[in-house]
Amino acid sequence: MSWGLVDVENFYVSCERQFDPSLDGVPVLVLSNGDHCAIARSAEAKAFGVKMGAPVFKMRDLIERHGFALRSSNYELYADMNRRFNQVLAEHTDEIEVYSIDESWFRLPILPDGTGDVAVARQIRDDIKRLTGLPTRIGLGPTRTLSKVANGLSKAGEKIFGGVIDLHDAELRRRLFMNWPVDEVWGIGRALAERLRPLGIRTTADLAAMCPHQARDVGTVVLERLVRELNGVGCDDLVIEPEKRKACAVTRMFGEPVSKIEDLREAMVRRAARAAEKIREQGSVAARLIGFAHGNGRKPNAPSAQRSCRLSPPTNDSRVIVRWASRMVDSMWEDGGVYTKCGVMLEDLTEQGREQTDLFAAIDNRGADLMAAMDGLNKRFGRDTLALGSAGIGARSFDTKRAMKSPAWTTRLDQIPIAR
DNA sequence: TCTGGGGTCCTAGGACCC
DNA sequence: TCTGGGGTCCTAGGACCC
Repeated sequence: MSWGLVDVENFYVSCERQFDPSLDGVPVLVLSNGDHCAIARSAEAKAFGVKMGAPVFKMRDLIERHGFALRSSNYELYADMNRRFNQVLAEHTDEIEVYSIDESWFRLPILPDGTGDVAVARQIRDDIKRLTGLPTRIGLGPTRTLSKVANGLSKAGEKIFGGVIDLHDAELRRRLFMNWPVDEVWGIGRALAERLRPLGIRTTADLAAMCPHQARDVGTVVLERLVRELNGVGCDDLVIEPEKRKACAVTRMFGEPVSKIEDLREAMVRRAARAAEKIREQGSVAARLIGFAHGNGRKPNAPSAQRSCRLSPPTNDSRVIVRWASRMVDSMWEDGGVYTKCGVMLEDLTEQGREQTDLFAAIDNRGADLMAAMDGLNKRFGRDTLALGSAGIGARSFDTKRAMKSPAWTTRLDQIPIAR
């Protein structure tokens, strides 16, 4: 079987454009939580040199002068569009691994001549465009890594290759890899690229030519596998049924900086409650809670603290988790500190019912019905219909700002677009 | 004035065991 | 003056990804 990777061009921007034609042809940015940074850019915006993660406040002039359109991120919409394009993909193959919000791996049979099925890949691309409106690119190859590289190359050579590249041919790989920078390869970040440079490894061809054992010395077993994969030796399998998450984080910047302990506590409690809710969704309990709060790290003397504790027996009860998170606030708080962000992480997740018990404390399931009732109400009537008292009520100044969010066009009856 | 959020995997080193 | 050998488990931190 051949590996394939399909990814959507500028996914968030493309989603926004499906329902708002005024965004066509103008530079568009989709912003991070709190509307601080650009996390997706249209081709027009990239042409102006806007980098991934660029802070909005540094681009005010540019945005104004060239009529940029800005949108807050709308994950409800993006998740639904993700579901839609995977549904189209599923009409062509059963072997699909949903890898991220904008890309999926899949497998297709190899043709008798040993190449990937470019014709089917083109058909997938056309169908996704026709049925969801989303523009995609596809890479094919004998290994996961090669299909990923193929995908990256097809982005760069869109005009030549028509959005699909097949890297089964070793000669084609040799030619393309000579001019493909090593840091473009999936798995080579800044640190590894830095370590490879003194060894004279600058292109993907150089990396592919590396001895796997040396690769392990320079990096870890991950780099060794990467080198093998570049040479067509598969070191990875398709994961159709994803495992449950092993950790769950809820961390956010504040809309307005916080300088009162009650506010920090309330923010912390909200995040802790949300994290507990998230792990209940996947039927897990957590054995470890981490909480942190800090100010602007770019300023001297900004407060910064982190605490962790074990939850024994493991739990997903909001009341327990919130109580610990609140206790952490007391021990972290610095008088006079200005805080800009806080969050919690639940780790060591295990399936509820299979958790390690505590010799001295019985597992108390009395809260389970209560939590289920709470989740049920919030699911039916909207988030925060029912919340813990310590989480406070209503919107607060420190809540994340999302001033430019588009409607949930595809998932809320009261927000569907009207055509005339 | 202002710089996101949420994951995974791997390794080294410490603590502990017999 | 001299102090083994071989394990496991846990944690923190680094690196990477989207």
